[in-house]
Amino acid sequence: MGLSHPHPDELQMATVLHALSDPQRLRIVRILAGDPAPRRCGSFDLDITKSTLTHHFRILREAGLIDQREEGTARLNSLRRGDLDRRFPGLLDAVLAGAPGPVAASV
Amino acid sequence: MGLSHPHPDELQMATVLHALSDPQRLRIVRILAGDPAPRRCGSFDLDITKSTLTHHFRILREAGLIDQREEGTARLNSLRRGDLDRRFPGLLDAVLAGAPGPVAASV
DNA sequence: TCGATAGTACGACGAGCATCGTACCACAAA
DNA sequence: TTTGTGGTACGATGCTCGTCGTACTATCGA
Repeated sequence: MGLSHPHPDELQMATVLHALSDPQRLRIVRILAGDPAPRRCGSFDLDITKSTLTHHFRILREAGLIDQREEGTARLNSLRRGDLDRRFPGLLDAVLAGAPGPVAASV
Repeated sequence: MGLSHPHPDELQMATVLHALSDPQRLRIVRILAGDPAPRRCGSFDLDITKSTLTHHFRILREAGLIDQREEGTARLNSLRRGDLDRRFPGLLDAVLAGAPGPVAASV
């Protein structure tokens, strides 16, 4: 069975914001936004174990932020940009534009 | 001593998103955004106790979302719209524009 | 068939959170 | 001075979260 993804109309602002409020997940979303090509879960360089990765990807998927498609033994992740932009216009852009750290990001 | 507020340059995206990811706090922010006049903590009609309210206001203040100014026995809250907009352009607008619930918000 | 690779499932642990109740403080009005 | 009001402080409780390790499944390639 295909992983359950929330319908675009069911996305909750609070849930989306919560999914984005973790630094690791924020990083994942940034990476996905930086390159439109779907990515394998393992292709994100995040100093955490595989099980923790799986956990974060599930949170992102269940919040409606990413789409996970099974492809052989891998799982391809992509941002649900269209759905997000339709439901919460400007939100993703604002989050992605936000400086990753303290204002020193301009270094 | 005056309540400690984070400097505009120190606002963290993840912290701000976390502060906004609670339904009660989201409601508080919406109310503050709907009326520019500073509001007393007690003037929000949120079915929670006083101590819980205090807790939420502290989270919002420490994340840099609101400004709390002491005025006699009361505490006046206002949105730090300018600081937020400068640091994370478009974020607040996108969050406030977001439907409060499932898409039925268009009722 | 054997081994490597990609990822999940489950259980555990420590930390933090949302909530409450009670006690308390500061100020204002009677 | 007494009473009421607006809010904090502190402790408790139950839940969720982020993280890990180990065990497992499924697929692909040699």
